[in-house]
Amino acid sequence: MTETLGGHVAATIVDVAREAGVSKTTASDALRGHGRVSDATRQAVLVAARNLGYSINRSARSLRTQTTGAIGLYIPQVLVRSEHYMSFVYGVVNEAAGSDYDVTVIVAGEEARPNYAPHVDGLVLIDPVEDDPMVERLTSTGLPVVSSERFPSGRQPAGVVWSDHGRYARELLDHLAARGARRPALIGSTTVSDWSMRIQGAYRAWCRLAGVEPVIAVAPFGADASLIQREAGAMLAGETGVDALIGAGDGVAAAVAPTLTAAGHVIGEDFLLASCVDSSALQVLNPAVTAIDTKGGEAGVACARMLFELLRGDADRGTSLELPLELLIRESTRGR
Amino acid sequence: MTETLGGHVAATIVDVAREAGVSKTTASDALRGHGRVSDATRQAVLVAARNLGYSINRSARSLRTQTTGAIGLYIPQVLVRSEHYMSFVYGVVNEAAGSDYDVTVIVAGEEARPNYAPHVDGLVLIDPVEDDPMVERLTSTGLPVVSSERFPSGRQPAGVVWSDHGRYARELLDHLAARGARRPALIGSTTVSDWSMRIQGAYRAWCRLAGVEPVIAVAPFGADASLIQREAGAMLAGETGVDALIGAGDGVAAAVAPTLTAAGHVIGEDFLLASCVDSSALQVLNPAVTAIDTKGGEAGVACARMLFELLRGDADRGTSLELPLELLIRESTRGR
DNA sequence: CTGAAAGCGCTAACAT
DNA sequence: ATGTTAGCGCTTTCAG
Repeated sequence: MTETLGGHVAATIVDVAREAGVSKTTASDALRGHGRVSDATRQAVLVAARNLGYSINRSARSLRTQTTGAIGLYIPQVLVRSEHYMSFVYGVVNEAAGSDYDVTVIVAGEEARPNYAPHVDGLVLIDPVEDDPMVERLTSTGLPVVSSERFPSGRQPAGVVWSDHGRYARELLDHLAARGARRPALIGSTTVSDWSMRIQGAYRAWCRLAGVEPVIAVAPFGADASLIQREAGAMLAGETGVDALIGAGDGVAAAVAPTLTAAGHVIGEDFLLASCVDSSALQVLNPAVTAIDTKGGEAGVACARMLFELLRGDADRGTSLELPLELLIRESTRGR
Repeated sequence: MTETLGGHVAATIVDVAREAGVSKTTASDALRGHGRVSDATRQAVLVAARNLGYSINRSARSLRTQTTGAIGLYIPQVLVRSEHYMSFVYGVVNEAAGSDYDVTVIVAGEEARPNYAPHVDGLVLIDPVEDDPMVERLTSTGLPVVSSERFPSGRQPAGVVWSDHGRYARELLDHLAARGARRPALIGSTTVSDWSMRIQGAYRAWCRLAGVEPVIAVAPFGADASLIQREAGAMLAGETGVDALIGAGDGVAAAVAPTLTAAGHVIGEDFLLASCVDSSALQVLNPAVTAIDTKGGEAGVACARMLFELLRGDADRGTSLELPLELLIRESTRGR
């Protein structure tokens, strides 16, 4: 029995064993549901544990088994403003709770710690970015890694949950064309992630096929509205005939909408507007903005689940899973 | 030396001690900067550790010291969509990294786990809500708790970081009145948190002083836009003379703006609109919406810092800290 | 089916 | 200023 900060004492497995009249080995086996013990003794142990309010000392288990009971979730700082990622975090944490794992959040600043090694059994990386030193550090720990979206470098982590963003970008462009747009522009992300690269690639390819000159501006993911507005303004001033705009990041469409209106456009009629990432703000804009639902929560769940399969040995290294997305058509691309 | 998943071996403190030609106690003391050891030996140990790529086995330390090196951060699920909380998470994690602590995220679903006891040294609770069973569970662990915002029940956790939301709501109402509003309405939150209670309290008190009848509707924090629109519509249909609206939650203003415009109002002129929580969406709405900056990141930093002070014994139980906010005036309350 | 004993890596108490 | 020893609570041999 050990004193806790609460002043009461925490029962150890020895206490449970004594209460149940068995050895601590048997108590341990019973608690973990090993087949070794008879049903009768297992029940006795379980009852004893409940009576004593026993809960396992994870440090002791960790030391013995060389596991931690936690997974790490790396979130690049740039993502603070995106609902996609907040939902992703929830997905991961919920799924982990179901498997009795804790989730430790890792953010970029931690690279400052000299030789920081996260105290976890595996890692989930969100949207790994080329040349992120923290991604480098984390992948070189040797821990199994599952990433949401592929590595732009093409490197293969133990598991990948990815979506075909290029395909949905094409679908969105086709939709714009069907609604009358002749010359869609793109405001991409400066971030070199698989996501941003594929969207830009799909956009250029679509333009080539459609025989139109691509019009691209870029802004950092999560950039201030004022910066986005400046980039968009410069882009539109330098081109003629642009009649639709796709924003890659989820803040772009909201940021440029007032600029477009101020320029005399009627969004959804003479000018179409859409986003490659949905957010609740886009639903309530007037007009509501067409967007690709990137399913943050589902992606988080899928990543965590895959990591647990890898940890249990139920999945092989190199596994990958495609998560389908959905194009949500709203008024901003109604057309005339 | 222990095999890691990476295939290479991890050095233990014994390896470091052997390499440096000292006992493992001395190695341990040197590594932790205890005054026991001479400068010369400390250097030798540090060099040995670096050479071997030593990093401490936290499970072993945990077992020995009865500490975990992690703090828990409880996030009620209802908050997914709010930037305030995402920033808060960042604040906590960054501050924790600086003190070499990990952050374990706890979400509501975990109460399903039979007798879940988080494996942490202390807890940060975001906006504790009356009757949340998880808050109950967590506060009864006996671990030191710091909450962002006070408990609505009046209970005193070990530490509190709070803001005077009532005062800023009053300031906002005075501002609306100065800009010509005669009858401001409130769309509050159904959540029984200190934050929502104080805003509603301040609103009612202000109305009493101003001699106007309060007009209140409520919606759950983070509710769908459609629900908010319905509530707002019903409220405005049932009252006459309402010429301003304050939304408590950060999604309210964006949700009702189109409804108001559709009803023939010109926001910022004949009808003023404001929010008690800022978000980037409100900045880019047209017109931009006046809001109270709730300083999520700073609150997170302050909570984590206070928790570490409590853990070190540098602060007393019952400490509290007021975090000042800021009213950001934008075009939606320009007035005629 | 169950028990006894060893030991994971670390730090604290007690030596010197 | 440093070393020796014990032991945190658990799981895993190895013996019955």
